[in-house]
Amino acid sequence: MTVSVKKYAYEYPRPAVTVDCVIFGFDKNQLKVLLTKRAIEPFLGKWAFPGGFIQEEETAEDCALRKLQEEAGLQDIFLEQLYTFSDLKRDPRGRVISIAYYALVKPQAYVLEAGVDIEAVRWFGVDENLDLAFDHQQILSVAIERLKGKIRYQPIGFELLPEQFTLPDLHNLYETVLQRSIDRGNFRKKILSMGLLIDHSDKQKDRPARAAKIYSFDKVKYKALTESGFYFEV
Amino acid sequence: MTVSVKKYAYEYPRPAVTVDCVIFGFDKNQLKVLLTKRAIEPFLGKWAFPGGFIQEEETAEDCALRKLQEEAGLQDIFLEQLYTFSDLKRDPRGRVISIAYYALVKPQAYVLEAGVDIEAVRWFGVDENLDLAFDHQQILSVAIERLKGKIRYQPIGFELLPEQFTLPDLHNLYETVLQRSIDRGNFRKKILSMGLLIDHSDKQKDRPARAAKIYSFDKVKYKALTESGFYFEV
DNA sequence: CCAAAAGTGTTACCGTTACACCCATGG
DNA sequence: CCATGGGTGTAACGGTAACACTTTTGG
Repeated sequence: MTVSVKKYAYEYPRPAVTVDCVIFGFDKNQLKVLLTKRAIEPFLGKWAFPGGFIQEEETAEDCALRKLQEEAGLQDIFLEQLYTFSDLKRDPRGRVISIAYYALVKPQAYVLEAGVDIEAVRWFGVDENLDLAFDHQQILSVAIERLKGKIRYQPIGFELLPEQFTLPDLHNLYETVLQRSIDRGNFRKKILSMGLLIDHSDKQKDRPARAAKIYSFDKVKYKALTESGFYFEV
Repeated sequence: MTVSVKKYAYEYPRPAVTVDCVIFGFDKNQLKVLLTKRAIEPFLGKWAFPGGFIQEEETAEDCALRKLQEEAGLQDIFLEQLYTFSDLKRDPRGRVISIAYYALVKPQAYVLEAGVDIEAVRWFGVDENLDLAFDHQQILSVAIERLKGKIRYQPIGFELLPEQFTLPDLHNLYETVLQRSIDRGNFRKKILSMGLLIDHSDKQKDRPARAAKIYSFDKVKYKALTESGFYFEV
């Protein structure tokens, strides 16, 4: 096979390039990660992140979006590039570079469908003893660190909760992700003082009188505040 | 040419993969970036970051280190992965993915040597009107944002100053990178209160009586503090 | 001699911390 | 009826911001 180029020839060895997606979810006070069971070699039968080879006419991000759709039936979710892994031995098939992304999904988006080359799709707690394919354990570690670092300075935690949530929900999420206890009262004050939550408790006519108030995150206001120098911090 | 694989065949189109290095320096109260003048097509004669195609037997980081050495004569400097760029039209030769790194160099390391395929190497102020090859202007923007974000939470500013420096030097650096004025007194207090600077003013026997005190950054102490939960912030 | 630079001191203010406390409910 | 969980209040503390001020030097 000869490489088809337009104007300038270059004959360098070309590594294969894949995209892998670390998909986080939050359920029952646990941080979860979505894994697919491989139906092909290598690592047949092992669990791995959704991902695959990048096509000629798509960007890495497009590829990630396509894989999310194809292998897990997910769309319209938070997605961000994580890191590019290029260790020589990370894939037994030879030289394969992986551009890793991480995604955050809300519980209602949990419509799981096993796709092509996939035997099954399942959520796992990140603390479970996972035995992942390739170097995916290392990728997972990097992704968790990124999430821990970013959740304090950007309102990405809301991407892991339903559209409407309670303050105890949010508090729980932060304690779980950051792996430390956070004072309830202070957390509440800090979050509310930002004025970024919309109160929906008036619509809860039939709610049991002692239930927690329901809020949603005000993306529009957040964008406006950001543009005028505000910056989120928990 | 047939692709040589070990055990499993996969015949996906393979993009070419390059590594590009955004190299920052600091001189005369200006943030600088190191560029090389291209001696080959495409973009012959234009300025671009040091970089090139990744080899079969090297990781992306190895490639970046090699390019720093080959094209700019630099070694033993701060280096970190920045982002991977994969826009379809970013290279006129066809599908080329670039794994970008950014590096920080101290002034004394400014030993510039033009390497292979390079016509010249020069420092430019990041505020100059640069007309860069490929999508390097976009890469530069991402790199500057990363630097601005990271310098406040990790002691990477010291990587841009000589081993020994004064507090006004450091203050200047922060004001320049962050593009805003910072109160002298408060900055000084905050930095000194961390206890991470080693005072070398006793060795300045012949210094003019009114010169600024000379310090160096205590990497050992920083590492120890970090491991016990401390975290740097300016 | 005066402007500029290095370094120090002072104060008001504000956000965080670490609590204690209230209230309503449901088992 | 009381343990539980949602929600509120408060006082001490510590760091930050915004200054003023001193000293020394170099032009």
